[in-house]
Amino acid sequence: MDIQLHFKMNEKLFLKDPEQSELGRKIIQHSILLIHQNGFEAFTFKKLAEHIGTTEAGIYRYFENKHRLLVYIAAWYWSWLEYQVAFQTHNIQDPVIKLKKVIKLLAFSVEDDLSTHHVDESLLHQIIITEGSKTYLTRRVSEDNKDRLFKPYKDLCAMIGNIILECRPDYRYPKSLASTIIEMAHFQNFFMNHLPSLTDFGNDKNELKIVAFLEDLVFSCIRS
Amino acid sequence: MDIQLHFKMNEKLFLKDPEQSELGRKIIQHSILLIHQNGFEAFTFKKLAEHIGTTEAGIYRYFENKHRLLVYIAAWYWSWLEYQVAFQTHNIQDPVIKLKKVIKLLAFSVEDDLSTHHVDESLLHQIIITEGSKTYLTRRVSEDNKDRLFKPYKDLCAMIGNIILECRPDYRYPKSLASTIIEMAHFQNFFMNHLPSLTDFGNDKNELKIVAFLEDLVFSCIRS
DNA sequence: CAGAAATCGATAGCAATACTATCATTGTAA
DNA sequence: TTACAATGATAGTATTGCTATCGATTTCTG
Repeated sequence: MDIQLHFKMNEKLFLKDPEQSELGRKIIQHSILLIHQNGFEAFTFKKLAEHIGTTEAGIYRYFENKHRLLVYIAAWYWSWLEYQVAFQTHNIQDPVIKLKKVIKLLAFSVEDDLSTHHVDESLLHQIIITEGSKTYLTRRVSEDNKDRLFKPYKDLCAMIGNIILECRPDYRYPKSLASTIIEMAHFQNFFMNHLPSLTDFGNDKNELKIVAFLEDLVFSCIRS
Repeated sequence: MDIQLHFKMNEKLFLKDPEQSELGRKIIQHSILLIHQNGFEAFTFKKLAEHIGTTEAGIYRYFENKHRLLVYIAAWYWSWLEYQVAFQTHNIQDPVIKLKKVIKLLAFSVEDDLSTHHVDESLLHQIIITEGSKTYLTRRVSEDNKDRLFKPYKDLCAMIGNIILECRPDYRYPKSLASTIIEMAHFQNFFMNHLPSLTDFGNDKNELKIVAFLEDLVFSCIRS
């Protein structure tokens, strides 16, 4: 089977759809490499252009600015993750098992998914850990939100919230608990690797421990 | 009583101690105003200088760059908050009551504390909600961490972790739970106001609800 | 009180960043 | 074959981030 995954992205995210051309796909691919390598702060369209062998102006034909590009790849990631969750929890009846599966998908550095050509999901996962919240922690959140740029993130959160409700229909904070485990899957990972004293996993730096923590957290809330 | 609070800040945070001069204090004061007004992205030393009637070079005598200035005011905030926690939980025996107090201190927009002259804690609280995580979500975390720039944050986290352990000595994730409630006190607030569908408080936008959520979360974990 | 040092204001300048505009070229579809 | 979309090439501008220098003034010190 050689299936290509494709997510139809919100058109406000780009000026010209990067999935529709070779250059566009290269932009995405090398953005991920460069942002992963040097961080979003140091990332510029000029460096990206040189890296791909095109020009700065060429990149600007696809994306308004580097922030939009970050929002684009984040949105792509959340879409991909929602798909993973839907796929991996399909046909599972027990919502508790579903929720455990979700936590693992959130917390583990994924292996590169072959069905998506030019995107390295494992690098993307690490980018989202470090840069993900910068997509919405801006003065323009509300505007961007009106343009539905964060829809994939919100959809994933809603999906997880619903699984929580399946586990316990009268739980009062399904959405907040969902956004908490999404964010904490990433933050605890970041802390573990860079500010270990903020976690209890500093010694072994093992993602399994994060999963254990999140499971304990979620099921304590649900069962209390 | 007219007591002035003063926190001795890590010397790596600045080039010249801003607490020691009129200009320095103005820099802090107006940084807070400007970052609150336009966000950290749009904040520049040039604008700050114009705003307080000095020159760009004048600001650079105090702070290496705007990121360091942000780390400075964040460190100041965490020191102030740790002091608040210590003060407000002093003489309380019951760790459960202590922990509830902590959650309120984390989640509520504080009133301006008169004992600190040039710092408006309420603005600062809102800045930390939006910009706080940008202090460490950089390529330089580890370096900055070595310079102990995040010590106040880590101290607060350790303090809260210890209260959690007082509540339940065998709880396995005191530090991770502590960092979770710190971060979530802020993120849920941000989500509530800007991406409400990620929370369960979108309708009333009431900070009390965040407190209720966090209390439910923490004590579920501790008591399960 | 004199001299030294610190502080600040003023100005200049530079390299990098963020972005826009124009025009020629090439490949492709009507 | 014409038309047009996509790219490459080049230029240019305003802003940002940062460093350097030079007096003038204030403050400290002996």
